[in-house]
Amino acid sequence: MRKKSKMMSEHSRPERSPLVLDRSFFDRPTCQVAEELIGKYLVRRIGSKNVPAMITETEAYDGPNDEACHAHRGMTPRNAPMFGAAGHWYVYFVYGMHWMLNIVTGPKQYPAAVLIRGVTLEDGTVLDGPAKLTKYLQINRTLNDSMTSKETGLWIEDRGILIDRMRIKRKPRIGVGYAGAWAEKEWRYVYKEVDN
DNA sequence: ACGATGATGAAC
DNA sequence: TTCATCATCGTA
Repeated sequence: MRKKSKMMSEHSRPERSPLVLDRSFFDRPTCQVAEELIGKYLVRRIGSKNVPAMITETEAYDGPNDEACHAHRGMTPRNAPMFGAAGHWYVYFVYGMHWMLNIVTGPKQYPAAVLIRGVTLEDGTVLDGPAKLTKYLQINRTLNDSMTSKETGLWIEDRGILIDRMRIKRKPRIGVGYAGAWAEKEWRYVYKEVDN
């Protein structure tokens, strides 16, 4: 048994085969999950194929006090999944045409989630925008409130990609101008590729 | 800069 | 029941 490196997070295991992340990964502070999701793989079962997509951009929505969080004004039918167990999908419809994919984080009853805003496919195709990736990966209401797992056809894997933390930029969240001071919080995590 | 497009939630 | 709003995107 190899000794675990001191610098390695409990949730990073580069020397092993792909690990399907479970509740323990998501049941942690929202911003930490949002940052550590960069470089992980969102995998979607489409027909008989698994489509992997490396996560490159996320946004954290953290609890009842966060005015940008859907749960800021309490539980409603739409945001109920956010109050549930970590590791469940929160999928909702906006602007009359777009599906947004979030993964619930933190303890039960504490409404928090991470919005997946961008991914890169195996062939290098960049899906930069939360609605672009849900359209491509065929994600909609049917996945709402289901657990991330191979069973549901949508899950997240750690494939051992080592991400240089210096390449993860923190920025203000998008489209939350109504949230007052909370709109300025840099809870958006963007992976900056190496430019040639 | 703006229109598409319809669910959602709060007010009445 | 009405109505403003909306964690966006493609076209201009």
